[in-house]
Amino acid sequence: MKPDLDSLTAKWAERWEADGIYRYDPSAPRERTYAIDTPPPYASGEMHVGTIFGYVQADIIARYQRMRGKTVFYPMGWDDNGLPTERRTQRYFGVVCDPSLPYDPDFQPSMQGQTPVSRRNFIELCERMTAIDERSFEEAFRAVGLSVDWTLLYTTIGEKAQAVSQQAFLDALSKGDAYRAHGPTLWDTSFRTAVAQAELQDREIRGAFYELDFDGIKVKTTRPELLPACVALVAHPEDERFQALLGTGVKSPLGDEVPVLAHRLADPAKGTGIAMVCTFGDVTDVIWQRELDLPIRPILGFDGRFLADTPHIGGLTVAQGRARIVERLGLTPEPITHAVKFYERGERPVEIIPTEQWYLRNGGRDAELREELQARGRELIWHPAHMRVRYEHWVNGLTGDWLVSRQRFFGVPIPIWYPINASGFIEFDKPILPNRLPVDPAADTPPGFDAAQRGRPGGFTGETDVFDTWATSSLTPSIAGFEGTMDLRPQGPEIIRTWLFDTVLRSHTLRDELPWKHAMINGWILDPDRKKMSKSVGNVVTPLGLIREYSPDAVRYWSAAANPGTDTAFDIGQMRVGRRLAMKILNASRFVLGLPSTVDGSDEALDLAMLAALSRVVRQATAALEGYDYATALDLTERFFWRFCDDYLELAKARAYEHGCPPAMRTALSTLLRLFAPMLPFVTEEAWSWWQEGSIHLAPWPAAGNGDPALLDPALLDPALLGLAGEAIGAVRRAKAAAKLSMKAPVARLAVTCDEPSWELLSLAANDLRAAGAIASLEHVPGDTLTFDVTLT
RNA sequence: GGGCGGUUAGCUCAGCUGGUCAGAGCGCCUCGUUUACACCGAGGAAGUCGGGGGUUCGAGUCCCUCACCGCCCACCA
Repeated sequence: MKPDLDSLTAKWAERWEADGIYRYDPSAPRERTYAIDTPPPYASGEMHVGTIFGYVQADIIARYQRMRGKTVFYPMGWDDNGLPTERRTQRYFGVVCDPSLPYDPDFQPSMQGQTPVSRRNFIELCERMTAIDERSFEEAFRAVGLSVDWTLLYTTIGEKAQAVSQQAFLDALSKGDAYRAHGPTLWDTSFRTAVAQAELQDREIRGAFYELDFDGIKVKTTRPELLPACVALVAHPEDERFQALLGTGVKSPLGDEVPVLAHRLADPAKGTGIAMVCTFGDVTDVIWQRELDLPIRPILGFDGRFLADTPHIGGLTVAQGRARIVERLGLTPEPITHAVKFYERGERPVEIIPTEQWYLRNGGRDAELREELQARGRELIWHPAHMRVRYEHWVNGLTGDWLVSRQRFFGVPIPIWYPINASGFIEFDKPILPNRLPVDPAADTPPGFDAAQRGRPGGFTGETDVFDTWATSSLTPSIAGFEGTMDLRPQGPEIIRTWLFDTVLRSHTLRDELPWKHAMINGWILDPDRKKMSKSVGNVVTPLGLIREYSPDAVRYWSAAANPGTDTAFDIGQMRVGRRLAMKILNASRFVLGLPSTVDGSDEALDLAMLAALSRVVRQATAALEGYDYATALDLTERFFWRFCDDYLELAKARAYEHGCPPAMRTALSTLLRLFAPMLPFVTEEAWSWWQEGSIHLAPWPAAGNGDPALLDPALLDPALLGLAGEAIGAVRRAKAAAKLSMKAPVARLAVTCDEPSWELLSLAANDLRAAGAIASLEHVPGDTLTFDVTLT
């Protein structure tokens, strides 16, 4: 029988699931538990290879810890709540949510167009959508051998997540960490929802400067359409050019009287040195409005159109309004390219619109909390360590509290109702809290009321906003169901400011503890040509395609070769190498196990030297894994494994055929398989199953003192013998290759020049060496420099 | 504008606290069907360690500086 890599995958994935070998044991004490806060991916569309990359790295740690005797809390979750799901649902089913419509229990999507549906219908379609996507993600994760305990599966839109999220919000509310406020809000006009600072990204777009004339004062702006919202001009207090104007008023080009004021943030070097303040054009306007106590003149509506009563441009879009103002004032565009803030999933720049929203305190306006969070960041152990600075910069750069309310549908509802007083006014400052969770205030009735009182004087109204998706996913430890500080958070670098920071924040404010001890940040996947991953590599670049073509162990090998934080090129070549290694492991195992195991098979010096060298590898690889340095562990193991095959097995082969397999050879095989097991779980399990009971993934990690007596004493014998004998056989091979002879060609004489101790050492393996090299005569030439002189016949 | 990481053989990358660190694999070339392995084995060629300064007896390894690549952050009138 020939080992067949491709039939292993399904076989072992099914067996592991059936045997439940990755089940978490909740009865184990904390010190024998290792808990991982797995990133719940957005299971939307086709999985990216980068996703597999990061998850495999976490899985290596999980498998290592399991072999160290820990029960591993290793859940999977699907982060399905939120805007991406809504967008996919709209496109896939051809619908759009209209909350004013009644629920239609028999609704069938037409799969095209934009059919308006009720909120409840829309949510049901979102749930159907996520179910489809999540199946394909689970298939890919199983195929690549993630050792998650699938019984712990959760979703961020699920009942448990909703209850946890709502409870955390209510706790924050009672502590004063959550509050409702009216103020300038970052707003995406296409999705018509508020967004948070963490969801912004800069994009370079083409725009233009326009020069406006305020009573002869030239002011440059990229947004002339906001002129009707202009409430002041601002110059730097020490800018001599505008000293005389400060405190006076000027007329805007539209005829409004605005004051000229001083503020330190006005930069004399920008534009003409004096800026117009509009409510609101950008974040600086917000600061100026607040700090200079300026009036707010809102002109832009939620839909991105100017309010009907806005002079000159009422009802127009931003772009139309700009064109109208430019035309009316006869402005000349001066084209520029500039960075503008976008909602990361949006298509138009964010606007700033005054609204009522819910906030969570995050240290953005509270130096004390900020310092506490910095302390948490220092307490956390980062892999690699330099990733901590991203966290620190983010915390220091926070400009306001965390806006958590979203005017969307497929999210966790904010669990609040408001009473309506006898005059019909909503009393926002007297929220009604739920007495059970989860609730949907838009559909459920609050305690003490009946459904008929909804929207009536003396009755109630339900909050219709939902939470920002991070407000829920920042609670993954609790949603997954783990109490206390976990061990590891593996994740990508791009979500340190969101997921990692938010989780630290919630854990700190709600439970006064760090959510996990370690954070392992994976690197980026780069295209072979250093660009973003693209189609250039072909359609094989789906994880399942790669797994099928190269085997899961091969894909894992590629992932395992990059340590945390290290960017990695997408490299088919590495997967080929991984596949070859997997194959070699099977073949070497088959060879060792196929040797006769006669009674007189006993260890000789070479065998013990090999074991001594392996013992050192075990220690080094273990130390590396303890430091989350799995790539080094793999490298050490792989390096030794090739020496084991090329030198040791070749040297010991003839003797083993004749006298049987030396015990050390089997010990080494057992050890090597276990060292490889976290990275290459399929082939190691296959080879293990040929001669061992139980799963290798539950076998003890090789280390002195846990089952490998031969490894107890690393000084059993000088490991140098393996190196010496390896060099000797190498010299013989070189000579044969140079003479273009077969490796089987006989050697008349091998003369070894070396000192006396080396010769004594080498002599211990003389028989093996003669047999492996077909050497007739082995001789010693005294000397200090090790050289080999090969005489071929 | 600030910060973080990177720049080592054609390619992908190791090289920790300075002195066997100039390495591995892929690719390439040559040879070889040896009773584990042709989804193979053996051997070989190949680099002034991004540029320039400096510290040191000695620097890919420390310091300064410049360039380029990637990323993060920024109050981008």
